[in-house]
Amino acid sequence: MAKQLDQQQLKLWVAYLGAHAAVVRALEQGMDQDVGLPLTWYDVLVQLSMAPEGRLRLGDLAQSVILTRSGITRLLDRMDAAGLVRREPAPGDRRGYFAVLTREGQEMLERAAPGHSQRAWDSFIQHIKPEEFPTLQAVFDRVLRWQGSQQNP
Amino acid sequence: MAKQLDQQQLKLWVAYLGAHAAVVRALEQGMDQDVGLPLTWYDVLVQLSMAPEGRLRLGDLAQSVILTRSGITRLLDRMDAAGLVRREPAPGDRRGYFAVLTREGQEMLERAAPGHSQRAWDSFIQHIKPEEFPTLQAVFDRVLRWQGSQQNP
DNA sequence: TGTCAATAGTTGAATGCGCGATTATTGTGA
DNA sequence: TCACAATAATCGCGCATTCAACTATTGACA
Repeated sequence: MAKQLDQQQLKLWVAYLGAHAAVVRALEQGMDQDVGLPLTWYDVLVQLSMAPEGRLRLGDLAQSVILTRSGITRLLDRMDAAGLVRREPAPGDRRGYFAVLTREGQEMLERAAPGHSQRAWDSFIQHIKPEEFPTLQAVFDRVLRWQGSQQNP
Repeated sequence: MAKQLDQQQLKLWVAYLGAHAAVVRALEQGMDQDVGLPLTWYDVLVQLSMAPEGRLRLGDLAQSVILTRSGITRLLDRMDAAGLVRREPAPGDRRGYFAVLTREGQEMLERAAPGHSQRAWDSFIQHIKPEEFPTLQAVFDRVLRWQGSQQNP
């Protein structure tokens, strides 16, 4: 049960954390310099544009960008004030709202997306050889599946 | 030059970010429930214990835990108040300080480490097959090497 | 050796987030 | 159908972090 990490494992662990930190840092900086957008905002734009009917309940949106409900409330306040999203009352449930992209939000997304893809490529994807893709995908999938199964019972 | 991500790449990208978020969340929660320590504090303890002579200049420490100088200043204030670290004037440079573990800090580290290793194993390492290690290590190394080369002049 | 840019660390102001309590609404079991 | 638990979102508060400005000290060079 008690599992100590050996040298090889520890080394991989450190490289994994370091690589992620470096990648995210690069993405944040780039996004900011490119279109002056925080990465969190971009994530929201992406999630909304990918969602069925282009809208998400606030709670679902919070989950998909890894924020709490209170976090998403205030994030949307700011993005609303900036004109990128708006809240729509949810038909049939007067407690809740959908978040929806405004025209401006879509345009911002289109402006930001190419640079972001490019940076994702530069900072991470390009360093993976074609034959390495399946291995990585398999590992991350296993990690995610396990995490999902560990959730709240 | 302009590189759009294809389906396979995008899928891997999303899985990569998701897996990391899940892993870190698990580590944070576990550390908090286990010994009531924020992960940042644990990182500081580890870095100090691994450093040559068990001490680090504040600037170097900041770099190794990915914080700004001002961030490390206040973090050390808190950890000092909690009795886990202390500042020592740097001999030969009256501008600077070393951060050093106190006895209490070492004990806290020893108390926290086993659980942390266990959680790192549970949440990430155990999902990697022996034959997959070299691939992952190679990819992360390439990512890190490239990031390093992209640094400021 | 005197001046001035560079460096180490701290501080004030502002930002973004989480936690817990709160309000409004919906669902449920007796 | 009535009471009450569950759910959606917001709000007050506090914490941790960054940025920019500041102080103290060091190092470089004319």
